[in-house]
Amino acid sequence: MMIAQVVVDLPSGLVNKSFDYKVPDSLKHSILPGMRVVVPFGPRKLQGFVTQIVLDTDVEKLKEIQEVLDPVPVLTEELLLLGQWLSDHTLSFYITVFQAMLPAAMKASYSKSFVLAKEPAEDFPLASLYSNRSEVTLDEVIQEHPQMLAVFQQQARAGVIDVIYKVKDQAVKKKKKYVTLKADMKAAEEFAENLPARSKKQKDVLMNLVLIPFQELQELVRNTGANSAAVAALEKKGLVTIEEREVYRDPFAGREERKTEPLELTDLQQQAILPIINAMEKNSHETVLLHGVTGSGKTEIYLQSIDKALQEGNEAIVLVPEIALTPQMVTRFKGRFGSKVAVLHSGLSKGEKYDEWRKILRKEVTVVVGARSAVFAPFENLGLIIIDEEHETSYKQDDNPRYHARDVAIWRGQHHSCPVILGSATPSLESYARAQKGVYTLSSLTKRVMMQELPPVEITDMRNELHEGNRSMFSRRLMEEMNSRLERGEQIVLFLNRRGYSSFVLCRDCGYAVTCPHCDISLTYHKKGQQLKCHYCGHEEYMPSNCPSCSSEHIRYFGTGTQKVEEELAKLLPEARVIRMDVDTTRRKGSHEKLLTAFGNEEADILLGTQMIAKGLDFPKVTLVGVLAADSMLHLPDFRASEKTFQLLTQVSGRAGRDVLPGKVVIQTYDCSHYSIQCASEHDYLTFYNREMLTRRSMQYPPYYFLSMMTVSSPDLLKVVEVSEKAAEYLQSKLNTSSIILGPVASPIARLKDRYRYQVMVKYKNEPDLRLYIREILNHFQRDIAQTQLQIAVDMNVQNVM
DNA sequence: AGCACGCCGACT
DNA sequence: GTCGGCGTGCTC
Repeated sequence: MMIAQVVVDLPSGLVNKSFDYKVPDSLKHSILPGMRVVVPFGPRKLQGFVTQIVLDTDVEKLKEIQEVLDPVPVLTEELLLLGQWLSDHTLSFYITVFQAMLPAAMKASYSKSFVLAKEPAEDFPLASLYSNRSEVTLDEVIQEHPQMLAVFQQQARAGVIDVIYKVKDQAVKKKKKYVTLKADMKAAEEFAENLPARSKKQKDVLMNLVLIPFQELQELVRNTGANSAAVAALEKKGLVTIEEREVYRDPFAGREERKTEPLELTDLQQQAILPIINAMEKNSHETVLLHGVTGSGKTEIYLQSIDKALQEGNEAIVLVPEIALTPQMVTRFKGRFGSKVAVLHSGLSKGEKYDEWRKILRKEVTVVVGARSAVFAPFENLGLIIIDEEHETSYKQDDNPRYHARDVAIWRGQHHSCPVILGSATPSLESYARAQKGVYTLSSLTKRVMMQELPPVEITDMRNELHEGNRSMFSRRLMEEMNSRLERGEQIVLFLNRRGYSSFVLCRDCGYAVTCPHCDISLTYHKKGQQLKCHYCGHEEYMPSNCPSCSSEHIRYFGTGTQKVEEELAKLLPEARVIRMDVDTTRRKGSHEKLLTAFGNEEADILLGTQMIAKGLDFPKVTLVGVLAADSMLHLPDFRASEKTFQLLTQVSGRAGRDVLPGKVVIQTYDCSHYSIQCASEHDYLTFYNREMLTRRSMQYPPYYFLSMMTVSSPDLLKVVEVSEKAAEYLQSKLNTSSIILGPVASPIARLKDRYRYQVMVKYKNEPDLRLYIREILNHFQRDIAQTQLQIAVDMNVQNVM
């Protein structure tokens, strides 16, 4: 007998295994591991993934696979294997991992409805609802007749109506209709002549088809001014055929990429690319850390490495941080590899992502450029994986499965015996340490390609400015520099790590700070609409005119956000044209691109923005970069704060003087002696690395120790405390004495979306069974997790301690 | 996640 | 004596 092992679509510890189903004869020849299926599960139907086909089972009462959803496996054998590893590694459910590997469109949606089971009796209480149909959906009942729900359930129990469950595949292929002229030209013309005068439209359509015998229906209708009924009439008469064809949604429609040729590599680049080429030629896995200063030509190395992989008949994946996945970036890859490139990023609609992904599955492309999840691209002959800006925290997913794209990339690199390139101007300490230990191969690019110098960086001490009576948010140096750029018609990038108008609202009389009612976080004032917003849960309220605590009128906002800077700029430099870029101005699809294009066309003098302008921007006229508050993230309760500050300052600085005009950077700070800021100003990665490694060692943090974290959360504070304490105690009893257990303590954000949060951190060097112990804890609290609002989030490799 | 099964309290 | 509350356990 043919048995399919299926992982069903329920993210629960209780069903985190495969279930056996009989494969009916009708599906015997089409079913394969890695396909999605619909299976009966209890009284319901669920989507599932076939993980294996076997011939035998111990299970007695087998049900049958109901339907196979895919013509070919959507998870390759490799991805099934990777899924197994990843779920063990991250302690996530198999189903969660599989779903993370596929475009969201392939996730099923479920519905339930009530159908008449037999001719209802005269006093059937739902007669009015079933008057002209035999099916009522549960959704409709809940939304329009909630009080009737009990009646439906009662009638179902009585057997008058049946409950049916449906699984809907959201992966819908877009189709378009095409019209072909069937008759030969002469016959068509003749026929057109003989049509009665009132069939003028049909005649027009025919004549048009004589000119262009194969057309998209929509276009034909547009060309002739006819409607589709006229075309349908011709089809009926046998003169034309109308057929539906599957088409890809094209997010880049109408965009022409100019073909670019490989550039001559500099000597430095030649050397840097060597280990990559060597690994490819030897057909062996190697992780190469490409450490190249900003503007050193890493991208050209990527392009030529990809080219090499393609020449050998292999495929390549390029990962780029979400915010750097700009049209500029995409153009560079499409320019070199044309239609062989698929692009996967969050700006695409579900359908567009699905289509891009299918191009990969069907082997219509050989290069994928995308954000984190593109690391799962279903290629089968991978020759190269590139992770650009490898230090970026966005490569770590911060909900389940909590995987790091770097780990997945290296797993796949080993599986395919191909190199993985980690590229960065500011490698993560983890990666650089591994390179130093010889686990990765280090490849360095120490000079910019055009031999421009890295821009000089000036640090201005904002405490001094204050002492000397400058109360504005711009130091005098920065003002001078800005003025000189404006005079010369050059451009300026201003960076501020905070959106909104100001960071918190405080009562001067009683010290009350307005916080979010759902999170332990102060609200940010947004001038537009006079609103206070929570940047964590989205809560909004109006700015109070009196202190909610003491009714004083002296309630004011403090701190600085992008909106406020924009307003200051308008006052101080009224002639300057400013573009502001933050989540608030780029929320609409395509607005990101529009603003950047405008800046590139020199429609503005100053680009003011948050994180999102820190990377990848390459505008030749930008000669000044100002960082308004360099230490704003330095004092966050995060052991990576120094590293993040250094990375950010270095990245931002790299935006200046990328072309012939020399650049300059001004960093404003209240803490100018801090090594992150000092080293960034001197473009000195290595000194920073050595200094920070000392701290990490003495504080017992990564890369010297592994760091795992368990976050317990629930609306019930007592439950949170109880569970986290028990978990910590259990770990304490099991782990080595050399391992360090911190907590339980309240999380840095102690309440988020009405849930209290406690965390237990484990720092360890060697705990081979840690996953086992944590799994036991999860099992132990499984009932609470399933039945109450309790959640236990486990992160086996924490990036973000917040 | 849902749903059925099963054992206790308040009703016709 | 029955309807229905939700604690418990299972789904191939």
